Amino acid sequence: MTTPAKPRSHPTLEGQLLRLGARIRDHVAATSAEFDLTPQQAFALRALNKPASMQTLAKVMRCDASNVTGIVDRLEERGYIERQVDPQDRRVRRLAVTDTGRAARKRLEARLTERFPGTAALSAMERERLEAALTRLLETMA
Amino acid sequence: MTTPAKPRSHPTLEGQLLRLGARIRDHVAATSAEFDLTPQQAFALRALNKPASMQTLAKVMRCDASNVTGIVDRLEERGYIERQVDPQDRRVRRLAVTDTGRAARKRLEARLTERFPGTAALSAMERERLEAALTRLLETMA
DNA sequence: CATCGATGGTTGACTACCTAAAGCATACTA
DNA sequence: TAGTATGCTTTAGGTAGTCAACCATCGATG
Repeated sequence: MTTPAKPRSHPTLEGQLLRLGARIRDHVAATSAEFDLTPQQAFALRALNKPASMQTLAKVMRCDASNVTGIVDRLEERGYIERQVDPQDRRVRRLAVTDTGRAARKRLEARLTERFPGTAALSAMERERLEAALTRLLETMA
Repeated sequence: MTTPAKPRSHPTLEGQLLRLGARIRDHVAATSAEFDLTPQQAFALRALNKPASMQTLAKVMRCDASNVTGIVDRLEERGYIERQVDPQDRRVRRLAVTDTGRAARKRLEARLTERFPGTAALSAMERERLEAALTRLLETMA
């Protein structure tokens, strides 16, 4: 075949961000797989840092509530989280991470940050600058 | 319900990058949807900037070749790309973007960059700094 | 040139996820 | 008490992910 066709790394800022996004996606997928989790399951487990309802979790995950049902089902089957009925409003399921879930969550979090590709190779100065720039960007993205 | 539980935006650099990744994912998904494309289809269309074989495309998309078959099928059904047999090696399918595909690809690319969330609000200086920092990061991630 | 191993691509089976629509239970309000 | 809204689940239909098996073609070797 001819030459490989990369997703066209434009020299533009946005092009870089899109490439970065793909890399991050890969990192998250690979790390989740280490824990036998899908990226969505990992995301949900991370998001349940504090207990939340299905609705809330759906909002955080930016997907439909009906979708969350299945993801939560699988996490529950593995014993990572529990569905509890909210006494205040019995329609609501309060999602709480179990002890095993908490342990997995912690290791997952560590893996995600410690093994993040590239960042370890940065100098203190470079990290600082990147962090500042990202803080600003995330601000404007809000 | 109690307070929403965000994916815990650690103040760490890696935490920021993970949050950014989620935002980028959303942007890509939303933009692809505007074109009635799934994110993967959009990714493939963008990647076919230059013609490529199934194998090559699979590598770029970091997924199995069997997976690419379906994605290419759907893009072909829409008339965005074409499968051509490579005369040098008749096992190989050369994937080429059609004229309509090229047009869609161009508009997609424009949408992805022009409407990238947040970047428009940055000052020239901020853009420059972010770009420099990202260039460095992408380098180390290689 | 006949065969054989390697390579490119597709297919099939299975799972996860995503949406939209319908359904069920519970809450709130008139 | 009736009526409406809300939280969650279910169903149906489609896309995408893996893995294993398969077919066609290539390239090398006897």
